[in-house]
Amino acid sequence: MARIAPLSGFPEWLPEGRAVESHILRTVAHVFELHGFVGIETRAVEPLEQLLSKGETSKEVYLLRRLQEDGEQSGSGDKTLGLHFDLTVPLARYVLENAGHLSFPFKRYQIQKVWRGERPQDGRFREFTQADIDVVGSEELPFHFEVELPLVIAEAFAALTGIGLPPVRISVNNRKVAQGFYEGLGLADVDGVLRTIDKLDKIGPDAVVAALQSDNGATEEQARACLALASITGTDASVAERVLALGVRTPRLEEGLDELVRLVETAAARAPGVVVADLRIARGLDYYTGSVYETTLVGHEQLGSICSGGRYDSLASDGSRTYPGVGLSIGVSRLVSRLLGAGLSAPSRAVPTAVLVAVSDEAHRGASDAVAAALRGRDIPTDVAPNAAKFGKQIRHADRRSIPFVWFPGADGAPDQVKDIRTGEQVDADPATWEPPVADRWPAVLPQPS
RNA sequence: GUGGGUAUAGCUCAGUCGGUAGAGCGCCUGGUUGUGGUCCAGGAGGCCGCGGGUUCAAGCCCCGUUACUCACCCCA
Repeated sequence: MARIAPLSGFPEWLPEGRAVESHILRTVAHVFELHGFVGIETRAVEPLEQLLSKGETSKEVYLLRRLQEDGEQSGSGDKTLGLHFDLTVPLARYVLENAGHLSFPFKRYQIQKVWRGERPQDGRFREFTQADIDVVGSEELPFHFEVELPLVIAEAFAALTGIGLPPVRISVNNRKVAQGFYEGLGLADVDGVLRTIDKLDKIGPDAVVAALQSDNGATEEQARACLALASITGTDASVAERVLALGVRTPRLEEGLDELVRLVETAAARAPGVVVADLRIARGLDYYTGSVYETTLVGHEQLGSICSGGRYDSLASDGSRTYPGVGLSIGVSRLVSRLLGAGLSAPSRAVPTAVLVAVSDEAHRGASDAVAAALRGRDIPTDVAPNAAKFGKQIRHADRRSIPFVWFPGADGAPDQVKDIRTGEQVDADPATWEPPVADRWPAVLPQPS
């Protein structure tokens, strides 16, 4: 029996899965850099006090503890360290710490593991990778960044459709719309209303109306207005018209609607069909101050959001200066787990190797090594057979790994030969000049039929 | 943290009324004279999650426990 069981919530992929993940990490980093974001890495730990300062107590924090700790100092001391549960809190700290060395607006991307002490489930992990982009301003951060960030993300996902990623939908809302509407309606418990509205998909409209009345002090009329607001979606100015038609009008609401419409209309022009205003999006609206984003894989909505974020008017503050920010974070592990679990994408082969050089017998291994060196010298990933088994075995070794070519060094002055084991075609070849087809040189990540 | 489900070969899973452990796939060997895949024949591989109980006898029944898993909570 398996005495070593997998640790739930700490995913580890097989080599093929890691190849898919690596491709995704390279692709999104490339798109981020195309847009001028610089990469940084922060330490895995922050002082616990720092981690909890945003009131993010819901995200259970893993604490760091030394085995040889003296008992009295352990526990809730000021210097208790916790593993970060996202990349935004570390960014805020990093910006304050390095403000004098950074130029603003500061555009950075950051791809790292984060940890949350939650109960794992399908697509929910306790250790997972996030790919995060943020723009941080000093004192000011123009609204147009709230338009550009989801478009960068849309471009990153678009770059992944070639590996079998389903289309994505980036749903957008705006804190000012929700808050302005509820305030105009006379509802004081804005955050409470948001939490209830967030359950719309799960408990349904009737239960939401009931909960708004019982939990959030709404009248039935107010509750129905909240529900009407939450039912509005769209990609153009009609969103604002339909909201205003509900009869509530406040400066904050109108400002929010203006932003929301600018966002979706710009997005409709630059990435048609991806970004949609959805006024039922409520998660995160309690701490974001402007735009909020949630991203789902079309056809996999049950998986939850694979990329979320929003704007903070005060991402960080040192007392004299305030740093607003806007950012989004891709849940890479969640994405990969679905891509692999649903069999949507896979690498063309399990190993980097394009050519396996056969070994006729151990006395002649040197000849095979020389062939491999020549091929590698020309950037062709090459391996040498692990033993001088019968050629059938050596071919099978390659076949198991989907290595496309097996190279047979010529004996007694005969020319070398290379065999394409997919077609069986075998031809004379010179390691100084032979080239594999471009598509075969390195493994590719491909969409899988189904 | 609260509920439900599951745990048998490397993997997916059967296992009847309690009676000495099974299949498919995979793996190894041979047929094949060093050129794979198909086919045929043979073979290896089990603390039946762990601990206790009932019984002449437990994979099966009972209690406990751990892990995994699904849902809630919450979130990427």
